[in-house]
Amino acid sequence: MKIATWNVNSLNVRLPHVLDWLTDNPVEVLCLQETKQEDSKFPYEALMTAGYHAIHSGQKTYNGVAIVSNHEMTDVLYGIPNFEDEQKRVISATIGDIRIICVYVVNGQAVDSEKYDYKMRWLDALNAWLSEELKKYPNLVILGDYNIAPDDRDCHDPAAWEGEILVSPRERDAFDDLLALGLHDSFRLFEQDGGHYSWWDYRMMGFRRNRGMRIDHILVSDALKTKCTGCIIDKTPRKLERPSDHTPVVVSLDLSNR
DNA sequence: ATGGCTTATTGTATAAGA
Repeated sequence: MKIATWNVNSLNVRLPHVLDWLTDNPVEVLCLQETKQEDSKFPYEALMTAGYHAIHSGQKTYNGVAIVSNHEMTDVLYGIPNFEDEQKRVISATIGDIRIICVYVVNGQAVDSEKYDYKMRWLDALNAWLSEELKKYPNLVILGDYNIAPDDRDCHDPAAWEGEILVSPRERDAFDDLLALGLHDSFRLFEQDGGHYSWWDYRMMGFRRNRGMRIDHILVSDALKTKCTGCIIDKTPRKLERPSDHTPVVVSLDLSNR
């Protein structure tokens, strides 16, 4: 089973890339972030024609998350329970016996900003909720745009970025606190080197110079860790005309022999 | 180099992303 995540930076603009990518990469599950559209604008029909079900939680201009799958989805949940949040950043569903949680973590803008405080409160709420979800759903995958580069290997220029948003110690601690719940960064199960990124700035020829960050992650629960057979970052769509600034991350699970 | 791109907006300059 292949499960992917992709921050598309407007699904309205990127739908052709998404459909083409699904044709080339027929994954069972694709989680999307930053759809930037209301549910009424979401391309359910185009995805249906391509053979995919979809669930979406969106809003105009900002945020918006979706799960696309060729399997039926059940027990759909929107947002983080008991956490008041007008921003559409979380959607969850069960596919087979796997619980999928698609997240678009707050960016935070700058470490001394109110948005950073919101990011930290948001991550606390996510952590508290997840600790309960993991008891309910041993087979759990939480994936999306975390807006955190877990360590210096995940940043093209750690010296220049020291203390900045995406790499600040409090953000990295919050990421480690998620792992401490019994989750694993699937990419790091297979690759220890730096220089592998999932986002590159549109400016300054960031992609061509590989000036990027690894901020999109697929975390798997203890029970699924042993089922992981690979995790790759697919840079292909970042080379297209008018790309998203993020590119897909794909995990492979071997769910036979269970 | 405190900018540089890209997206969206009851737009035509501004906000936000990361």
